[in-house]
Amino acid sequence: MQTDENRETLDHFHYQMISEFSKTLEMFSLNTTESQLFVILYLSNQPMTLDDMKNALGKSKTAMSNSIRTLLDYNLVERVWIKGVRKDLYQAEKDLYGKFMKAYVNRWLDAIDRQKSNLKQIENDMKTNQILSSKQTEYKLHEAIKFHNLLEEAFVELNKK
Amino acid sequence: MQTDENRETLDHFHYQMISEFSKTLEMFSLNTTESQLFVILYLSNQPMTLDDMKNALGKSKTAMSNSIRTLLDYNLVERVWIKGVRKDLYQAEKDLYGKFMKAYVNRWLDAIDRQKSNLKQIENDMKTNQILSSKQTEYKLHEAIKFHNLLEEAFVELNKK
DNA sequence: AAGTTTGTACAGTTTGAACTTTACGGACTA
DNA sequence: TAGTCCGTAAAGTTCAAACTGTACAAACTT
Repeated sequence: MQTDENRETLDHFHYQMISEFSKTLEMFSLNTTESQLFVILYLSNQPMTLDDMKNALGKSKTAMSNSIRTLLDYNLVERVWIKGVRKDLYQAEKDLYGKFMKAYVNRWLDAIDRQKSNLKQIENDMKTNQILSSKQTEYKLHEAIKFHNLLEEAFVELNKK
Repeated sequence: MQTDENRETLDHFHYQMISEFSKTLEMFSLNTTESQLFVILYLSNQPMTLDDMKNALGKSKTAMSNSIRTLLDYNLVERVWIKGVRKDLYQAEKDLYGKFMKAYVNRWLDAIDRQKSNLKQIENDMKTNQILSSKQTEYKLHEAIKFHNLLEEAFVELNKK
């Protein structure tokens, strides 16, 4: 049986966990709500509906709807179906670390790759254009591309484990 | 000698490089101005003053002053002294990749460690408090701490290279 | 078919980060 | 000593991200 005092203390611990844990998740380019939402789902024993989340975080249903779709995009949360329940149900993916790393690292790699391509394009344009006294710039550009390559290598490595 | 046309085309390439390269730097928790500023310094042959930067980016001197101090904090930029020059001069650190990784990874590790400590504190408090039916929460909390440990390991690894 | 319920699109509002302007103390100069 | 220049602190402004409330389409119920 659960006393009121227990309930309160437990809630208090939940608050603290949400508060601290979500700070870490925010470092993975998730915003505050998305992070808190994930922690809430992570701590919950059962899948939750948008209304559950709304009550848990004290924010609008629209905010929940938007954030949950971001989390779905990142593959950090999944929709589950339970017979007889009409509302959509969501739960946090297992394998916290793996999913996070994958989601995060892949987004990074995509972005780095995009910028690297653009820099290479600039490099080509410069060569075609052959401007005087651009040796210094060409060199720096080349260095910048190398920088992107190193970043890519490091992050690919991070994902392998 | 440099023709006007050359000058313009070169500027155009500079713009593009600043635009693209700074996007990558922004992923390292630098804001737009800090990133652009770093690229400007990186591309420059000589050290620059606050006024030079101001002109290069078309923003206020205060903005430059603030951003440059952030970059100094992160050890991505250094102040240099040249005899006879009264204004402060700054230049980008060499070893682009190494400095960046160090700056970035260390900030991350600091943050992760802080949150891990806080979670551990909560864990202790929970054990002391001994609430009924908190087994589930205790387990999740433990998992969250493990998650932080894995993150730390991964990022420490990233820094070793 | 009419009436609910649920999730999301959209428009308007709030809030905080980033920026600018102004002000000022300290360092140099004549 | 008075005057100038430089960097930064402080206060006010701007703008985009995040949030809310409203409206609506689709799915379901009776």
